[in-house]
Amino acid sequence: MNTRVSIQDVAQLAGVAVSTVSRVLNGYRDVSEETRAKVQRAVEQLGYRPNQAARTFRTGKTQSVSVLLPMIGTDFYNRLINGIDQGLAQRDYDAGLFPLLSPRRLERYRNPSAPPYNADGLILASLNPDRLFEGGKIPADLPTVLVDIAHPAYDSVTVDHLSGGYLAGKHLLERPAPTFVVMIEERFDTPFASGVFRERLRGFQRALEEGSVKLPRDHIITVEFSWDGGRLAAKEILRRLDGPANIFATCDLLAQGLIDEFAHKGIGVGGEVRLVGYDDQPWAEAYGLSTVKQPIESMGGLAARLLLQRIERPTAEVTHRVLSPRLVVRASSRVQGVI
Amino acid sequence: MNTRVSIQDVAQLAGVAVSTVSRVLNGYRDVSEETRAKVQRAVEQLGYRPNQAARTFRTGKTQSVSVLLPMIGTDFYNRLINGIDQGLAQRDYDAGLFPLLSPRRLERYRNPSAPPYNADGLILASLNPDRLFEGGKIPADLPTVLVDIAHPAYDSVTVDHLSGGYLAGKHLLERPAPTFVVMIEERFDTPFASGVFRERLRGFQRALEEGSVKLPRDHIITVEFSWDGGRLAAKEILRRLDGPANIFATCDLLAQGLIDEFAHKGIGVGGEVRLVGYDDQPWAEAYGLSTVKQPIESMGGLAARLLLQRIERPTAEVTHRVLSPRLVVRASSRVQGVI
DNA sequence: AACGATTTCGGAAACGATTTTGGTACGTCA
DNA sequence: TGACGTACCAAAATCGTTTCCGAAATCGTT
Repeated sequence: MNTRVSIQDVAQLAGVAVSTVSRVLNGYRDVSEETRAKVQRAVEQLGYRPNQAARTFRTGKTQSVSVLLPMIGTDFYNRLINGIDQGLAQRDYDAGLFPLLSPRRLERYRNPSAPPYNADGLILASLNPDRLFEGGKIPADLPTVLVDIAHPAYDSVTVDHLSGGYLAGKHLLERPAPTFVVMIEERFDTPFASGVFRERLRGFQRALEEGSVKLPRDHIITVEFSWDGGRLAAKEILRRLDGPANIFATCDLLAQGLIDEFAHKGIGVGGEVRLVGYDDQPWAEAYGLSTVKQPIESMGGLAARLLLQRIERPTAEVTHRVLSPRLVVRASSRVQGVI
Repeated sequence: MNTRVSIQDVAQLAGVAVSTVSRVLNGYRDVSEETRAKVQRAVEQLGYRPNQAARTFRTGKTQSVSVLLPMIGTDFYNRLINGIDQGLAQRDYDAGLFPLLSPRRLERYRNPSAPPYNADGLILASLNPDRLFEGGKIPADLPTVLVDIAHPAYDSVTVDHLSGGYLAGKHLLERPAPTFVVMIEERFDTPFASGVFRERLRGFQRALEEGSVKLPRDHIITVEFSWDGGRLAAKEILRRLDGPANIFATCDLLAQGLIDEFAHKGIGVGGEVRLVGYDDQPWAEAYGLSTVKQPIESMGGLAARLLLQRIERPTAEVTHRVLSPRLVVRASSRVQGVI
């Protein structure tokens, strides 16, 4: 049993005082290299590991933050978590992950004593506090940062989807053609309806308006968030026309479905049919998919740093950071004859 | 600030001793109804919430277990987690989720002081300790249960994939026809190569052997774990023959790709082509897909209960529980003329 | 009315770390 | 020489809770 050895034992073996061991453990100064080494040797010899519970009990700090998010496993959240991890690592903080995968979990997270709130801070990813909790009040009040969604009451880091959609619109406008947008059906009653897809559409529309191009209402095709949704959209578009087209898929997953279905019909995107996605998923480059790239890791990292700041100064003014996406032009939307 | 109010304050307001408050909080019986009510009123009035850190510091118990798993978001792990949650809820335990999504996280989890080991117990899902940790030794030694994988040194709950494959084989044998198996390519170097797919294949082969049916080596088609893998397999099979066929897809995801590709070629499964999947994913019923159903929730729940037992009696003998899958026959493999 | 048994409750120790306080020993510098 | 800074020690306070021990109150029985 490892947990039986305490700081006292280390002090005794090293022949120093408890306070000195504590100073060494926490990297304080006022300790000579010599005794530091002596203590460290004793630590290793005994296999001593500080009692985490005692530590957080005494200091009131857990050195961890909780991340509440709709799910894990998608490329977006993987990258976001990576960014958060990096942002926290600099100060030796850990991230606890709390995906809302079942109604039971959601219900438990409404309890102020639930595990997520047993941390120094909280990151809500893509989750709207107003929809998640009654009155928009987070059960336990602890430093909080929102990411991928904005709210006046909390710090937030988001991507400017308006400008993302705008970039896609401007780019597709380079060659006039019937234009389609493939949208995601966002259900309003779910806690994670952040509205990002509508933002992308709005930005796209703005670009078209500036070019005096009309986007008929029935050129906005709404489907499910899935590969199959993209496929269905492609079928729909093919039913409607058979010349050149410009297509904006509001996420890469849809774009993939579109590409696959087109390919199946013997139509390669990048010629007559130009396509722009959104996200820049890992496979996008291999597919030659033009897309709007979000700085997801940066978003996570920034959120983490913002949260650490707020933990230090809880009463500082609320800040909202908006990051800019970037258009990555690849084969799928290259205008003929232009490199 | 809520955290400032302690058990002392409650005791004072209620006019009792702290020990009495503690007894009320923990539901001990030697407290009169009267004082219990008095204390509870004080608790509510002050908005008191026990200091979790102090509690675990004193008791040495966190009332939580950690679940290490490859990922989250797939149907399998969602259901598994649900099962675990249910199994733990009975005794007011919580599950902390630790998906191995990045190499950085995996590396951190090799540290004995990492967050996952700050719990009363550990569940490893689909993860082989021998591959995950050097020497197969879990960094911190705490009560551990394996799920979806077996290991002589630890309690485990698994599904009998041999019998699952066998069931599929026996069923497909009912009508003789060229037979194919679509396999998953399991990479041996990854920590989560549990070998379940090879087990399923072996069971299937055993059934065929019993029926004296040969499964040529080149009728085992190995693809990636993806929808597209299933599609490719379907193409391969169609290239090879064009009469009746029996197909065993070692997971439903592959089966879905197969169904879609066949449908695309105008071939409905269930007639000439009979198909059995594995998993019974949510959409399987709507697709009419015959499949081998794993008792995933039961597996999670049993693992949780086993872990709670081991926490209570750490030195009890190691047990291995094997659950039986069940064949669900639907349209995709129904023999013509038979209901 | 006296007694032991039971119920109910209070007092205080204990958990393991951090941090503070007050002090010693030693070297350095003016 | 005296003042000062560095490196350490010993002891004690502290965090909030649980738990052991024993005392007081209540009860039932004789």
